[in-house]
Amino acid sequence: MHTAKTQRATAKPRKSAPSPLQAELAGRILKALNEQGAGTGHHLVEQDLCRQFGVSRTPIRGALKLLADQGCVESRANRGFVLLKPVTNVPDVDPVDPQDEEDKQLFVAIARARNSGKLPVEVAQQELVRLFDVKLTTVLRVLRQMADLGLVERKPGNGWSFMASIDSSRTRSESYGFRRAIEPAALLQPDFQLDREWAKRSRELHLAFRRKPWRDVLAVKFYEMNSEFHEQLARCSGNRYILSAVQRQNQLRSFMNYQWVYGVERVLASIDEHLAILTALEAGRHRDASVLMEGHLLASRRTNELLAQVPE
Amino acid sequence: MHTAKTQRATAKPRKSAPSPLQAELAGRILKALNEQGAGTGHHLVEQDLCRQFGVSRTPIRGALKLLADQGCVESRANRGFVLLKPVTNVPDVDPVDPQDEEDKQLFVAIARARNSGKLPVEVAQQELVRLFDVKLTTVLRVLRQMADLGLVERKPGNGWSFMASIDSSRTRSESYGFRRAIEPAALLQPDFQLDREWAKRSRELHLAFRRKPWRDVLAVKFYEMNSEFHEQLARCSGNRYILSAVQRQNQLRSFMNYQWVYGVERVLASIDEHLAILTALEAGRHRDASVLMEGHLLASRRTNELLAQVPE
DNA sequence: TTTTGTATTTTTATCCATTATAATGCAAAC
DNA sequence: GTTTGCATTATAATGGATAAAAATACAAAA
Repeated sequence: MHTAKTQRATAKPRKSAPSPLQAELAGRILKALNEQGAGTGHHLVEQDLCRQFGVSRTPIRGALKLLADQGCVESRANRGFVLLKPVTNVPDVDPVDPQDEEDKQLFVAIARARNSGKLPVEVAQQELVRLFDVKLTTVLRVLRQMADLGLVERKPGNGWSFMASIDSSRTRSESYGFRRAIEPAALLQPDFQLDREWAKRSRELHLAFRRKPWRDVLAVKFYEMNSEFHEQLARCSGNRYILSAVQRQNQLRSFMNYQWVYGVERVLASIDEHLAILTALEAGRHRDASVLMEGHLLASRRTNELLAQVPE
Repeated sequence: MHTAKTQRATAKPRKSAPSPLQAELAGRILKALNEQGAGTGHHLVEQDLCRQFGVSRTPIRGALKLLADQGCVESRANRGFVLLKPVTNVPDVDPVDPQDEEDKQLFVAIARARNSGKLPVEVAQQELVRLFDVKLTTVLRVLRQMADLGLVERKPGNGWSFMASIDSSRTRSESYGFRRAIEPAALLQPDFQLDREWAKRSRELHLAFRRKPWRDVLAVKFYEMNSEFHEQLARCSGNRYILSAVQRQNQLRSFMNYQWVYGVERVLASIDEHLAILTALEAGRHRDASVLMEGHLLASRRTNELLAQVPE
């Protein structure tokens, strides 16, 4: 794999690597510049960016320096940074926190090992450090996440024990049962407030997706659009507990996505169901939307169960 | 405060203080002895206790030594421990983990300080260490809990920021909105399985409670019975996500209980509602039980809102 | 006066050594 | 053979030093 690209300008080697926060900010700055349509020569005032992102000047300067290294902006002595050329294509894959990546890998590795029987039901955290050759803190973070998702439990004394079969149809069915209780209710919360801007964008995104010829590589994109859809609706509910419950479920699905694959037909049907829900909400028919949501979840569950019976 | 009692037998000072796990085990052993009606001279076999509680012999021995110090059991050379007299009154307040206690105190202290405006919306964890004179790890644990309950959020960069008003009617109303979605659904889960033994005990406990003349000191007891009731029903649902959501809500209420106080009438009504739910479930009328649960939550919410309008 | 560049302080993350605790192995007592 | 007592080993929690990063202060440039 040729990853030489990551360090674009070998001429200007950075003394200190940017922190994850700085990398994230660089991405967000680009996105903001793109959205506001900033042109060549646009002056990036540090203080403004600080306010915008709620951080101090230090990480902002780090982000700007990073963008300078990438050739997006230019530093002028005592006059700060200016935009070299309008931002056209915001990098689609926002820079992921390397730590998140490591966590996810370990999570999946542990889940796999457990499902295939390579790991016993009970295991010491120390054992995981040895088996997967990672730092203890990483193991602890991941175990906490798994515990949070109901996949594993701390034993009294030492060690952790896995719940009966991490990736069982049981886990899936409980997940659906839970979502079926929550997500239709989200749309009926008294403080529910549809973000109409978002709804419009989401509708377009769904339509665009529907037009594309289906390719397997789109699966990940579809998964992301799907999660985002459900999460945003939960956010509109104005109920933080509903939101965090939905986020948790999304996280569970994300960690297990190597198993949650759908067929084309279901994807298209899913898109239509999403669109119908949006339409109902835009018309203020929350009760209808809620019923549609329940139907949508039931349909998804059914497909998932069918697929689970014929594992690849 | 005379806390001399804590070390009953000054004649036999323990070399090493028992660990939290050992203290907990001591309590559970007593409870088990009580339930199985073990008589004087009952031989406590270490290996059996290990299996029963899922730990190794070391903490079990620590627990037994602790019980020996308290005069409950006696150690006989090379023959282990025997029960001195049948366990009659299991200490009602099971030994609480001192760490939990510390966490709870800090939690409440922070919530109070924030509600009274003594703490700003944004604060560094280090600042909390100074203000409340506790260890950093404690602060981090508590902040994690608060974040889990949607009361606080980590800022990008440094510091944490409180959500708008920790103990607002808003938090309460979101909590009820969430429970209303989940708890009635719990009773309709396909794998719902009523624990009939528990149901019987719970009914008796409720009835006993109903007969007692109301005193304010019973408030805590009522709160505990109430949480236990809702949590156990969630457990019977067979859905781990419902269970953990209900547990989370109970935790939120527990941390805020200095505000969630009820009047006598509501307590009695609540008991009756609980009993009606039990009756429906025992008769297999889950649909009815679910409707009753929804009514119960609505009634509780209403009372709570009324009380909130007239803060003491 | 606003903004940048730089230095300084404060906060947060990470690592490593130490200690506390739990798990295990084995011989002796029953 | 089963159970205990004790010693040993393994695991997990704790605390303190260090490094990384962010927040802040202030002088100089625009």
